[in-house]
Amino acid sequence: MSTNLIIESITRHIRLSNEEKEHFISLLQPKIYKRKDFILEDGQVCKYSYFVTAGCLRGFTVDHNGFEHVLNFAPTGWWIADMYSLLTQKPGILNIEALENTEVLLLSKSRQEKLYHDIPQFERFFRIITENSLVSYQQRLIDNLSLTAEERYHNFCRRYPSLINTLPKKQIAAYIGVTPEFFSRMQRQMLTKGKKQQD
Amino acid sequence: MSTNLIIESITRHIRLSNEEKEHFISLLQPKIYKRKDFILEDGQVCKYSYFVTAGCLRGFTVDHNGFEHVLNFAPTGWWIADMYSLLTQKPGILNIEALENTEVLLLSKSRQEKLYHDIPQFERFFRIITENSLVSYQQRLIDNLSLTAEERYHNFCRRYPSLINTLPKKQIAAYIGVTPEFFSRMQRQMLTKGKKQQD
DNA sequence: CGTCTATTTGAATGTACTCAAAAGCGGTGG
DNA sequence: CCACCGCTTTTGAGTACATTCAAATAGACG
Repeated sequence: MSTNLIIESITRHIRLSNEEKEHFISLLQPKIYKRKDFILEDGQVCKYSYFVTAGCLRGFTVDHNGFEHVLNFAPTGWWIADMYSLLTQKPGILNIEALENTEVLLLSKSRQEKLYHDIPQFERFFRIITENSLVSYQQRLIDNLSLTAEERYHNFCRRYPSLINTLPKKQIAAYIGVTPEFFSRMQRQMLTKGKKQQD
Repeated sequence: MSTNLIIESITRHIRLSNEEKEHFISLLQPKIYKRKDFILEDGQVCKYSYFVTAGCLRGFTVDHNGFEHVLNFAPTGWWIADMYSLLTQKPGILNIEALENTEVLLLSKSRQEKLYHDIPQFERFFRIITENSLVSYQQRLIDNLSLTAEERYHNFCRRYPSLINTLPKKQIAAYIGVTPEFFSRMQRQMLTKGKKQQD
């Protein structure tokens, strides 16, 4: 069953009866995207929270020079959405794209709200994961203000260990905030610096 | 009564009876800090959420070169805490300092949890403000990856209009992520560019 | 195989930084 | 009230990290 993962990740934070689990599952819609499919585009209103059960998505923006900046990756077991758009129901600035063939579970905003009403424990669950998410964006912001590109790369590796060798380097560069050219030179330097670990 | 502001800011999001309001108020401890006092220091465990009723605080980190980076300001009507430390109850990396004489209301972690239990509406309230906070840190991260220092300064002005003329420029520089020297040159340039607004 | 994209390399450039020093500003005590 | 002190802000000159643009190479996919 493809819903094991999501249930497991929820019950790490809150306790649910079997009926509650089933009710929750009944609100989800499974969906499959192919590599390079767009789950959400810049300017659209985000109507779902997405939970990745297999594959990988990325959330990114495009700046006024046409450069992409990666806000987050969502490998298996992660949630993703354009939070701004989802909360306000206004057009967002985030693009969400499949980096490979990816299976997701969709939870619509209206069903999520219904869920808060039906099973108040979910209010707590989403509060907790939002809190954790907040902390990591705060930390990433501090890192972008304090650390060198190389140190930010190491943080990327700690955060997304499964992606280090699967992701195009261009995407990693767009996440840590450097150009692909600079990222390439940086990696060469890291090798010659005696640190022969490829993370 | 110094609690009008906090009640008003809460009831913008959730509905409370008078008894609930009073119960909530009873959990708060007022406290006064003087300019330059530290509310929280790097390495301590954060035990409270702080709501500013007058004055202004700032949350900042110090990097391994001794440079300060401002995560957030908390003028009147804003909450502040070291979320990482508050959630995990481990030593944090944030310093919180009073930029002027400041009055705050303290809500201890244990009382906050009790509050979730006593008045589940507060679970919702803190979920909502955490969501909003998340969105703005995401946006700020994107801005740091996409925008010039000048554009980031304009965003600072939109976010903290009340602080533009009261805050030492050094603090603004540490928020937008440039050196005080560069910020000074930047402002001179902005004037000569014909944009004579001082925001 | 050929095409398209990703990655690497090179050379020149620029934005923001470092270090040093001067100028401004505010508060405190004599 | 003025003088001094400490801190902030500005200015100058040299520097470095990361970028831009261009081109070559390598990989992936149909």
